[in-house]
Amino acid sequence: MAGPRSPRREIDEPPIDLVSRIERVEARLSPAERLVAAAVQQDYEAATRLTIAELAEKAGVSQPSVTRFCRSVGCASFGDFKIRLATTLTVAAAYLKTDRVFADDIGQLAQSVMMRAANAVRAALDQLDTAALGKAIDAVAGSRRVDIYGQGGGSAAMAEDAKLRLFRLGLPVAAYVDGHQQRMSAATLQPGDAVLAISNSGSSRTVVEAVKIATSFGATAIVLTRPGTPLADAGTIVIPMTIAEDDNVLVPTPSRYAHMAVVDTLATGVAERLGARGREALRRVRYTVASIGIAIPTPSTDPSAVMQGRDTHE
Amino acid sequence: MAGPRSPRREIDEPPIDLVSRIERVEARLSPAERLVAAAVQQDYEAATRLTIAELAEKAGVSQPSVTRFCRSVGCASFGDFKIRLATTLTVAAAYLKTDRVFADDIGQLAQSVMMRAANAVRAALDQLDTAALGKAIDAVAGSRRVDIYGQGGGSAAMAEDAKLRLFRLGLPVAAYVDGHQQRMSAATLQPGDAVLAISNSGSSRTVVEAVKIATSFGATAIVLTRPGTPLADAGTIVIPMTIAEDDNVLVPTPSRYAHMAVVDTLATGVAERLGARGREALRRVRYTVASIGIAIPTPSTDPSAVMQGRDTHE
DNA sequence: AAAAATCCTGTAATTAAATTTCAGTCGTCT
DNA sequence: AGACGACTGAAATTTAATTACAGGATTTTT
Repeated sequence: MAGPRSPRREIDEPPIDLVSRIERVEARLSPAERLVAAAVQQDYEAATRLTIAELAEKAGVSQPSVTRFCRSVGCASFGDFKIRLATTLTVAAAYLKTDRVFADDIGQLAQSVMMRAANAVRAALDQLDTAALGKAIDAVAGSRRVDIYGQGGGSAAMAEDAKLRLFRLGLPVAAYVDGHQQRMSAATLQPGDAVLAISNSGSSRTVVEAVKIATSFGATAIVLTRPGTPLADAGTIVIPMTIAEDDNVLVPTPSRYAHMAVVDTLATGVAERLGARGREALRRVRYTVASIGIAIPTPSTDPSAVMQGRDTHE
Repeated sequence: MAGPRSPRREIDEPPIDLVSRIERVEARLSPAERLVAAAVQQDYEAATRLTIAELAEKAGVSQPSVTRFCRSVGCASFGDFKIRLATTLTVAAAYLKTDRVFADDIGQLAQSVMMRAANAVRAALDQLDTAALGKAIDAVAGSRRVDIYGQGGGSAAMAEDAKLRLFRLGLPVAAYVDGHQQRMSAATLQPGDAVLAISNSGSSRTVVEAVKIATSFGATAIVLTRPGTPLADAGTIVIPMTIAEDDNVLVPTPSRYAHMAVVDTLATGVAERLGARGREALRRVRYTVASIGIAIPTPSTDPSAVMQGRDTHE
């Protein structure tokens, strides 16, 4: 019961976070493999103790299908799958192991929301294309000017945050969350400039257009978005990131955490790439902030002491 | 080469921490088993990937001796041993917090950054004052108008994000990241209005002043900050949150993740409190966003279908 | 001091488990 | 309509792990 139209999935690299990996590739799995995924998801803990025959029976498929499933999620063998799953579960448990047991509704709510957030971060780490991120770091570190585009509920604030992160490194950076401004700014870019576009859906029309304009003027477009989307197609350097959204419209999207984590990594990478220059710029920013009246823990005439201050970041 | 005088070890209960268990029973092991223990201890990580034959060869003993070793340390089988060892190692790794930033490898860098992010979220959950958050939810849900204040690197973008979260629920909300605007807006507040102030340091002078102005006009001030700070003292409802900052100035502060998680919880709580009203407002926002041209998965004249769309959030 | 007892250890056999091979089937494209 | 391509499970094969068993060593007992 299948056809040849599906392009057949490629071999994935070993997963860091098996749980999020399973969720992410689920759509690409064959029917039998999806049954295995469902059986595993029903009780992850149990899956680490089952044999291949038991899991096959539970899923209602043949044993080879289980092996094939393991390969599809990036594991070398069934045994490898079990080890990785056990590791993932332990990590998840360690991160969200709160000693507290929440009796009240608020606590339950918080646990649910924050678990989603932590999962998004783990998912980001699992699927991070480090090669692409490396290129992005190089591009930003070597650019004359950086424009950041983001739009809508999920990405506008992340674009602003990204701006601040790079601004602190002394880079000439601007963030645009408005379509017109994005396009106008994009038209002024040149080769040697960089664009950072953030969008979970990858289908924000204005952002896609602005990116296309930017690349047409020779700028390097770094896009952080879902692969296979218009935005991903338009970018020069694509950092693919697939974060599942919740059907419940009342729940804030967890993709923001993933995007922020990637941007933080990018910013840290750029900071190290810039080396002394970035360090000096950051020192100056902190020193200036301190001098205009934000309280700092240890007022001092020695700028390096200001730099050491823990709370000067806001 | 053995004698009958050893009292013979009893069956141990399943170990929680295999590494310490091995050390503890080592003295009671037989010579061949001790060789296995040494081989395992030489590289725990590798032991989780080795087969019984490989481990036997590495230890210089027979395969049954490996099985016997596993039983001696409290595991049911070699497979059980491997799973437990992997689990133990992961727990150990999770508690070994990487303060060091690895410059050489992008993956290491990402892992470091994202671990910090996940830890911040966990820390937020650990110390969350659910009673205070509950009061904050009530205050926001019952307020006529909400002002959000945040300033500087850490909190400005979070304030913007918080604005979007509440805006989607149909609340009249505004965010101010500038000191003058904060004070000006605060002076127009009345009883029945609410303020949400976000600051990790709790010492941003303009935010503290604006909060004081707001409360003097009768508004309810919700502050998300470190306890014992000027801002915490100025607030009506204090949600205490202490997130340690990194000494390394090049690393973005993880407190943003914690604040965003708390705000998400707050927004979700408000959404539930508002019930149908919030739902309807959110539906309208989404519908409007869709109708002005953002691509949506399933274009439809039925508003509820739009609401179901997964990617309309940006 | 010699014999018995006990237990440790490895070889070999057995059993269990996982993977590969292969053929059938179904859907899609030409 | 025919052919190709992919998915699936049955069966075979290979690999891995456990059990059974016997040799050998050391200490205790006689």
